[in-house]
Amino acid sequence: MRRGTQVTAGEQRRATIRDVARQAGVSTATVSRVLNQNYPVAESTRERVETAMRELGYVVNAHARALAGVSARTVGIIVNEIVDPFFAFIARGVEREAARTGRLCLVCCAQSDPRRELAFVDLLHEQRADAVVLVGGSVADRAYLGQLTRRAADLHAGGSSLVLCGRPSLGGKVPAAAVEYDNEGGAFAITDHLLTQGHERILYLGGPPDLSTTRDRLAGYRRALELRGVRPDPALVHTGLFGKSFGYRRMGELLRSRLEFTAVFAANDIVAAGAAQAMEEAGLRIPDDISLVGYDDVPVAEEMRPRLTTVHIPLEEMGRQAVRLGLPGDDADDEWRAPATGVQRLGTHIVVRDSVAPRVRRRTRRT
Amino acid sequence: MRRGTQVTAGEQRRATIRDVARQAGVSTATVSRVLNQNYPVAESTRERVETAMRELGYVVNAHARALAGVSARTVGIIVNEIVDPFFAFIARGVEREAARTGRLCLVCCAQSDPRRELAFVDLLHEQRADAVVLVGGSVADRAYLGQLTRRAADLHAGGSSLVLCGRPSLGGKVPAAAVEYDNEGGAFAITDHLLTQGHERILYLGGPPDLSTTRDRLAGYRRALELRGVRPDPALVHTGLFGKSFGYRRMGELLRSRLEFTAVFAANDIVAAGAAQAMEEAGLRIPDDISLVGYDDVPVAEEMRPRLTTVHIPLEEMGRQAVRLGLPGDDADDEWRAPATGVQRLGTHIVVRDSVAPRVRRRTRRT
DNA sequence: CTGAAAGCGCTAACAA
DNA sequence: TTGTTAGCGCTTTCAG
Repeated sequence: MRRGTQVTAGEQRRATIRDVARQAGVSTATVSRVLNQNYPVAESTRERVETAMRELGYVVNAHARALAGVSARTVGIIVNEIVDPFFAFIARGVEREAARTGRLCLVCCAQSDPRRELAFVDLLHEQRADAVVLVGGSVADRAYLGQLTRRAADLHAGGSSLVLCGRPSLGGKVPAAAVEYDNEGGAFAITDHLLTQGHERILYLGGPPDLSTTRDRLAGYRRALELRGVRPDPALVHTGLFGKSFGYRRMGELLRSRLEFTAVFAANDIVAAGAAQAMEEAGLRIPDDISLVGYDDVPVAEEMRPRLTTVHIPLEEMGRQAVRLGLPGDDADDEWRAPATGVQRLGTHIVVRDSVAPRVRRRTRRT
Repeated sequence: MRRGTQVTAGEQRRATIRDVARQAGVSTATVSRVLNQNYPVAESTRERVETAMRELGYVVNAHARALAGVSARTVGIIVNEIVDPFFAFIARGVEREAARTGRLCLVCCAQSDPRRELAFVDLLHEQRADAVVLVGGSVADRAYLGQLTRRAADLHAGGSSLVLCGRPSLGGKVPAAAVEYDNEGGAFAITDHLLTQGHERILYLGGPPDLSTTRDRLAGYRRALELRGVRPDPALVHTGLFGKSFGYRRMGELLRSRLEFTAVFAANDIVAAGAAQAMEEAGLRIPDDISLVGYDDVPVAEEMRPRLTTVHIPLEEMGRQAVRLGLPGDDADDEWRAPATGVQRLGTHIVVRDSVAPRVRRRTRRT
């Protein structure tokens, strides 16, 4: 602080509640009351105060307010990457629901780095966010999960809460809510869709192998295969990354290899877009030569030609639910503490478009 | 506050700096010093303090810190819609640059409502954000601009700053920085590209007519036309909205009308995607029957078939620059006040892909 | 290298 | 209906 230091010309100081009080000839308590509209204030007084505020260009200090005991009225959200539509749509749900309850949204991009993720949780805790929503699949690393569990407890102990969104709950003992979607079921359904069309050699492409998202999708894929009596071939599983360039590169390599398959289940729509490009460049037609499906149902699925058959996830709704779970009932009694540990599960469903055709023959290899 | 109220079981209280101080047997000043690492502290003392912090699960309170005089270390950003890639990429730049300087990002979605926009500026001012970045085109409404100007001054007076990103500066006297891009130039270039291919009847489609973004793009469009001696035909200008459904609907109507044109300049890539769908459904081939260009160069341009020729904007870089302009030099002398009024202008360039072909004949109308 | 103490701007009990 | 006042948790002089 520069208190007591001599001040050079042009030094600015924001008007405080005291300046307003003095100017209006009232006490700070009264100013506070007109600010919060939570206690009766005489009409004439209110007007004088409002005039004073306007004249002084007074803007209430949210930090002082938060410190004085009311909540900060913010919610935090941690995503991997804000330009990725999967996260963007969830973020939109979070932002909308936050705004609806008069809250601001602190957005952090962890760029798929678990350490950064944890660091952001801490930062949001420092900010005393009413809730922190952690979005996207998680790795099953013990140490990481332990760290996260500790933070969930800390947050909870402080009257805030951690909400997992699109990843498995931390278990019943951990005070963290979770919004899940039927990831395995969606993967099952779309794999079955492929099987129904006669495809048996289905390549699974993309997604970090250690991510819960990938594990669940693979589980659904395998269950569908087994249910139809098709033995899963490990050689057909090519996990790696999410992202267009991964899909493009790996698909290209695979097309140049001797691996045989008639359909591709891309880990998400973006990977599918990359794969489609590789197929196109290899002179393969979708779905005539090869069928392709994705996951997430983000806008690109509609733009691709052929339009992509994929699995729809209620992304925005997940974001909304996440903040609902994370926030103590606003209207309810103040003393009420949210369940903290509730788990919401939303459904998924496949969206059939134009990228799948019945298998007519083995894929013809080109070299 | 519930101070002095009798407390029921399970009441939680977060550890404060005083708890830590007591536990470590030091003063709060010392704890603060190990927290901020800005003053020498004996190794042994530091260790005791750190142990205490860990044992108590201490998490510093950002509000108290902000109130005590240090900056809140946040930057605010106001976009129309976070799932729109135009905004998402700018937001990413803002977030990255903010994170780089150890700041958190408060994201607000104004949903194209100027009133909401102003309200968010106020909210961010209350939060004492180090800078508030206002993204996207603006309407030329006097009252609105006046409001904004007042807020720019207020923000500036309080040591923060308003940065306009992707919209025209408020003028030299207003203390607000701006990051612009060569919007008119990009529109000029791509229109000229079309003209060069022999197109003269070029439909301009989409974008709110009163938005600066639209005005600039139209200006470039008209300038290109005039330079080539083609008289602009007002009947060819069909502004409206950004958004796929607008592009789809209006394009459909126009194709069913008697309006003649051989090329379409969509106000942005999303509108282009909608228009393309309408053309496709009308049995028109791009670019053989009709040429199409967009603006922004967001990922969908690469996904469309044919891939869309469009204008590239350095979106992420704009976001980065915006926070650089808005933040006082971090390393520089503390007393330094940023120019506040600087205007950055970034270049744009066209990206030629596959959606434009030379005009070979008048468009054949189908009914 | 460390401690005491004065705020930062606001809210809310309590008293009037 | 209004004023007085005691903090909220932290940083930073100033004095050892």
